[in-house]
Amino acid sequence: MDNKSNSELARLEDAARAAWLYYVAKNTQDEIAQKLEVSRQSAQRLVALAVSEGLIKVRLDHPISRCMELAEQLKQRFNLLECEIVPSDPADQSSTHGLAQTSAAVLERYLKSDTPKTLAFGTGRALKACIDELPSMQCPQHKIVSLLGNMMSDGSASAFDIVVSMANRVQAKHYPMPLPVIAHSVAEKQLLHGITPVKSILALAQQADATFVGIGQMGNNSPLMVDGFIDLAKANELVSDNAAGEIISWVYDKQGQLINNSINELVMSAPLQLNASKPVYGIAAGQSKVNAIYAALKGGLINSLITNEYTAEQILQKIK
Amino acid sequence: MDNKSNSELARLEDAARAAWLYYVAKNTQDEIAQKLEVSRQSAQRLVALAVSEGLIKVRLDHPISRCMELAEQLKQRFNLLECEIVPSDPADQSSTHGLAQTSAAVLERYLKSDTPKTLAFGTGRALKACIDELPSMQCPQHKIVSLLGNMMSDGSASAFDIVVSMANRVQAKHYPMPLPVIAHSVAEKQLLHGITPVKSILALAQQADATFVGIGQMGNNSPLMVDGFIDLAKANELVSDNAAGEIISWVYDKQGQLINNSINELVMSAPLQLNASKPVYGIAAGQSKVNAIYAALKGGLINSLITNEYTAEQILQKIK
DNA sequence: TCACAGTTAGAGCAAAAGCTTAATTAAAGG
DNA sequence: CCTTTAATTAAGCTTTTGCTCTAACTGTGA
Repeated sequence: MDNKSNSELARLEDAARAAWLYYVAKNTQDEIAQKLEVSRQSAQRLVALAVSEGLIKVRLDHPISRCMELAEQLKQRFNLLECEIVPSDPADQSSTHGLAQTSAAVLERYLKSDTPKTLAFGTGRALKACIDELPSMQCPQHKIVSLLGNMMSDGSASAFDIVVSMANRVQAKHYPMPLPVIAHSVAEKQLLHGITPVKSILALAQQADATFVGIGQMGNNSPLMVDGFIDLAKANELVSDNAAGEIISWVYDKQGQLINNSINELVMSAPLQLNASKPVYGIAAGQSKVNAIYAALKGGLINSLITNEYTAEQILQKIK
Repeated sequence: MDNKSNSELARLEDAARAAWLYYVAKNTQDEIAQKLEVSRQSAQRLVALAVSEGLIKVRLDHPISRCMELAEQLKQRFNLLECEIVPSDPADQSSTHGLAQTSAAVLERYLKSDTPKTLAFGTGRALKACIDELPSMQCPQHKIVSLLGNMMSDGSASAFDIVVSMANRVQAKHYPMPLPVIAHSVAEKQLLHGITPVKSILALAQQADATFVGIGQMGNNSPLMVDGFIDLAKANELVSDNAAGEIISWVYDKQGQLINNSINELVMSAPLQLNASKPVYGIAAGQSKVNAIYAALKGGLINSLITNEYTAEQILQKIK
């Protein structure tokens, strides 16, 4: 296995000494050079050798470290632009504690910008919690646009009107979409999409500098159904269609491919299309969301993710 | 226990992030500053904070690391000038493998000096092995002086004549002590110590720039007896006197205090007195030497130590 | 013995890190 | 609401580090 010569081993020994003096005893390379009686450059080379040989290992004793590792892995694996992992509560790994705060912090970064930004939003509890964490701000330079309708099929407003409440909080120009989430017919959908203000909203959404969406799971606890956008029959239909999840009401399968079914046919939401350089954040966490998030990542429906440690681990386990 | 405020925890979180980016992801502080959206000096402070809070831990995956740790502990505990710990062979922890090479390396450091040095030597197998590892050198500027007699009680030369063989190897001026190790009477001792050349040797020994001595254990494998300087009766007498060890034939107890007995009364060796800035190296390793080394350290009979990992661990365990 | 290939050490330089001071900004408290 | 205090930032400097280029050295084979 290790076929190192004697001199190589002696060199590694010196490297270990140098690395020890450098990292543990906090000597400078000059001091190491003196103590080991070599030139400063040699000391530097020894330290570098120790590092490259994997002799020294740095460990971060803080919950955050695991998170950043997970974020890095997810970024790599799914070619993400951004990824934020919130530490999970070890007592309740599925809780979304902290997710809102972190998402809000990300969001705030955009809002603090002086250059005008267009930010597009989906709906959902996660996003609602996120904007509730936002501080009051004055940012009239930005535009906040909705990606989907905010009306129930009976004409009432959606319980999670992200865009309006957010715009109130940050004093930004906003563009809600006064449409039903799901049209009653293809004809109605085409008609409504043909209205000029709707067209401009959809155009604005497409060129958003950043997009924030929730990710909905399927099954009997699907937000789509829980929030009354579809009925139980439709929900069951989706399950039998092998739907894995939903983003701004676009339903997709295990591979993250949009499904050809009645819902996707009638959905009024802006099309899900990714611009390579503009982040589309999926915000979601919890055991029930794992499959939906995983599929969305696989299909490239989102290119940035905010989730928690536990969920990130579950997603990464699916790959192996 | 930890009464950190919320903002302090958030700060530590940032510190952890910064440290992660710095140490794990190998970002520069500038990059970290950008990513965390703070100034470079804040990023610097965060990294420093993480370090000072003990968030980041560096581990050295090499046998040497343990050695340097042990050396550091021994230095601290016994206020040593120097301490070298040689890795132990895990298969044979008591073997003195490597001890000679390391000691020789230390010795060589003095010999390589251009400024004339006076080096004083005891006797023993460890020292003999050490000088056998020395390369041939030309260093006529140095003086090599013996700390104790090299004659057996029958007048024959000691088996371990360190000074002469060493001087041969490095071409240095040398001062052997042509005296018995132990005098037959106090009168003989005083007589011999009164001879002018002996006086000058003893004076030279006292001002040595570095001293190297072996450490002998007591009991039935005591070098003092094995090498024929004392007989079994004397050896047993020493044990009943609670002798713990012997350095250049000065016998001391568990506390490293010289014992008032017939041997110390008759010993011809140079007095054991430490100069605060001149190192006196004890060179010894192995299970049988642990007590003797420990006592010598406690009593301050030596102020520098060369031993191996196993022995160092045993010594440190005695403290706890 | 000498020349040659391959490696290794040393000089110098540019980048990064660490530190200090002054000025600005945010936060806490009256 | 204002004042005081603490923290943050920017600027500039020194030290430390990383890297590259050249010289020297080692060992090999003719």
